[in-house]
Amino acid sequence: MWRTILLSAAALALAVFALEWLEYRFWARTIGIEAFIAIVGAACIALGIWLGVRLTRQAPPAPFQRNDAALASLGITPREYDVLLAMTAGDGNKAMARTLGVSPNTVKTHIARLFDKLDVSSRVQALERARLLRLIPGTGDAQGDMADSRPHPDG
Amino acid sequence: MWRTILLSAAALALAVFALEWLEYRFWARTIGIEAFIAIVGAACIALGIWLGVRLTRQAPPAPFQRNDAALASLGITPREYDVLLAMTAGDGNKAMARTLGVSPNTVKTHIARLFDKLDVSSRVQALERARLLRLIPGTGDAQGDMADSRPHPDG
DNA sequence: CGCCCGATCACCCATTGGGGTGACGACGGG
DNA sequence: CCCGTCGTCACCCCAATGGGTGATCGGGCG
Repeated sequence: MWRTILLSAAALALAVFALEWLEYRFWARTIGIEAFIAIVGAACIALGIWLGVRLTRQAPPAPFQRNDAALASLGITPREYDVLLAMTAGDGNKAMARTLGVSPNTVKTHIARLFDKLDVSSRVQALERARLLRLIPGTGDAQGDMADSRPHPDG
Repeated sequence: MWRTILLSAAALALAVFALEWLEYRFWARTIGIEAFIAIVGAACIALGIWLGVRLTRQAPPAPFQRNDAALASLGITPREYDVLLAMTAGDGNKAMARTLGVSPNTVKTHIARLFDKLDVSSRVQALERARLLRLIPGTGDAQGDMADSRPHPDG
């Protein structure tokens, strides 16, 4: 960001020297000093727009940053957080246990603790609350032709 | 958007006339023509940056618009959609039945049909897919001090 | 009119999920 | 050293869920 600003300053200085190179006096006499300044102004405005666009398009695709404060505030342990992430896949306890390399009973225990700490009583509620607290990323970014990939053969 | 561009053109024209008003000749003789042009260029760059920033920040607050195409493509009926929305609350079938004013068995049937049409096998997966297809709004917009509202009295 | 479809409800059944309790090894701080 | 915490696992219990089948009723359409 600041790099871009410094770049703009450098570009401005360059433009001043470019004036000499362009022999502005010649152009000023040929097309008039006002027109010359107007052209310079237009060029600078274009440069500014480019800079402005460049400066503002950085944050939008925020890659999601976890709310560690809430995580600590709720006393959610790292392992419980792993289970929470695994829960987002919508799989059953058995599948989660396999992916985490533990017993289904352990997964159940972690989920029970999560429910207690998140103050909920179902997986859906837990995920909703976790998303609300920015513990896990929100879904639904990629889209497109998927809607047509299953033209509903049944009723 | 185009309004802004037209505004910029008007601003440029105004600037040209402003040159006269500023008696650029006086300033040009006082501080040198290069410096004067540089100042004008800087002002124009600032204007351009402002324009660029203004041009690029408009869309973000998209209030979510339902993907009726996908809805129809999957053959999801209005009632089934109601059930889908009720499912987002994370309540059980009994509670959903109460809010929808039908029998729990009916809710079960609708959910089974939804699972079939969405090609999933659990509530979490159904909601994830529904969000992916923009059938229901994504959660997690409002946030703030909620993270501190439960300073984890337990372990 | 007869048919199909959406909506509603009922029933059965096996699996899963939620809730509770107990236990054990490891690790770190008082 | 002892205690608390974390991670792991086991067991029980019961309600909820997922899956399947069948039935009724009303409305739209050929």
